[in-house]
Amino acid sequence: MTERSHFDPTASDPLDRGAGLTAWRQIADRIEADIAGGLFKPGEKLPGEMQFAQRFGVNRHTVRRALAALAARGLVRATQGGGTFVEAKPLPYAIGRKTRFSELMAKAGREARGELIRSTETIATAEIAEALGLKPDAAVLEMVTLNRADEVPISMAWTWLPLPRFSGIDATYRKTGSLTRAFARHEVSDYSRLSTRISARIATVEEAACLELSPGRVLLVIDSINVNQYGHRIQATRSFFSADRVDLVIEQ
Amino acid sequence: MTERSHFDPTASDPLDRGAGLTAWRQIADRIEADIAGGLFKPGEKLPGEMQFAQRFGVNRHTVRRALAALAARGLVRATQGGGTFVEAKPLPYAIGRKTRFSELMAKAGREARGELIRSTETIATAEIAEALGLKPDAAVLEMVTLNRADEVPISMAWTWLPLPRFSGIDATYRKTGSLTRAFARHEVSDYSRLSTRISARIATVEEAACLELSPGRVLLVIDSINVNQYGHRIQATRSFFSADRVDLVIEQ
DNA sequence: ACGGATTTGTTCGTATGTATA
DNA sequence: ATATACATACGAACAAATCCG
Repeated sequence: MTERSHFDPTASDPLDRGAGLTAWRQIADRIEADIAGGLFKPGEKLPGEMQFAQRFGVNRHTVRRALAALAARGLVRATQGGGTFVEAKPLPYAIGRKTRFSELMAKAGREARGELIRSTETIATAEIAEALGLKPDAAVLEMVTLNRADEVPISMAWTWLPLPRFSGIDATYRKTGSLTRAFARHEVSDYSRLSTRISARIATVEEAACLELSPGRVLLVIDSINVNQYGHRIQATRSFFSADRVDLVIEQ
Repeated sequence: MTERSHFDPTASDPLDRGAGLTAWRQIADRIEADIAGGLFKPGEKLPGEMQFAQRFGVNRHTVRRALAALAARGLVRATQGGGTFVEAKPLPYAIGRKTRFSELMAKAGREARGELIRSTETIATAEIAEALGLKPDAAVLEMVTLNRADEVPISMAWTWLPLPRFSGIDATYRKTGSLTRAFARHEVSDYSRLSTRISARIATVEEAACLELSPGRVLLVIDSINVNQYGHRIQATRSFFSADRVDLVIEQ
């Protein structure tokens, strides 16, 4: 264990040199253990690289290698000039028949806001048409949105809605910042999840930029189809969540 | 499009040199289009690197760069001495109250088999104890297993079971290759999912080796708690699926 | 609002051990 | 055995962003 008296972050804590493990790997493991053990708490600033270097008796580069490994796993996040911080625990995101982003965030004590990035009227692809139960080449409205909780980007979503049924809903969404409220103005009093499919992959540079992620991070991809109160398919969505910021909780 | 008569994989198919895109990027895009268009089917062996080089009029290294990009996205898989193969489409894996790995695979026309890699009697961590509703430091059996469908590794799982209730179930699992059958011999006639949590991250080298993945691929991580026919918690599990090989389908 | 101190990011160079061809 | 490549580790200096009095 890495027990130190009164938090001195520079107290000597030498590595096991000559063992099978490289120095940077041992350092990463020890810092991870300190985080897991609660010595460094989520949101907290870690000691500086020089302090770690002093503690473990290594060069600053070796500490940087270790911190880079932890950052690659989403455990910490470094900002130039600011410091290195322990990342917050992932937010539990419930996937149920009737989960609403805004309600979930409200329950977690966070403020939700949806931003319309782009909307275009287009022709449905074969996949989209099938998902919405439309004829091939039917007209659909494609909306790209970004959802934030307390200004932190949580998810990005591509949403397809049949036209002309939902013509103009993009303007309503832009005003209200919520799909639930936008639906309400288009005679959809209630809607629920018909199907859900989850996969995961590495974020592209564009996606990472949009979600304010460091490049190379993992995305959870959720494809879902929603139906209205009469069981008619009204919406197909593909959402992207940062796996570092969200855990999906299945309610069934 | 990349239309060629009668499959000649070396027929000249020059690139758009001098355009904004690099050569390897154009090659990657074309091979991807060929896969998407069905010219190269899942499981099929791609033409050799030299054949691609001849087709596009580039050096073999340029083709390798393109194939490496596709491999990094999980579209193809290169094996030394063997060739490069198109990866299979992800298998839909249903997450429901009572999903059984063996049944799912049988439904998909594949043969399932579970292999016990390691089992140890140990003390529950705080998390495991809470998940199983046990006192801290209670004794548990930890089993590490690998599930295959038609010999392809699909998932790896860490399973914790309370002791002494399930003492010896590891031996039964090793014999039967199925947790359902092993439970049956320990007076668990039925069990179902109490909670499910999904996250995703990059596979470690050990995990990648175990699942026969190329390093750096994405894992879906599923934490779940199972209860028996009386609602008692009998099992906590953390499963790892290759996101390239599996899509999770939520049944609710 | 300013400026210096702090902290991470980047790029040189050097040396060493290890695995590979 | 020799050569090559690669990862690891240390050192120094500077750039860039941030913090704080």
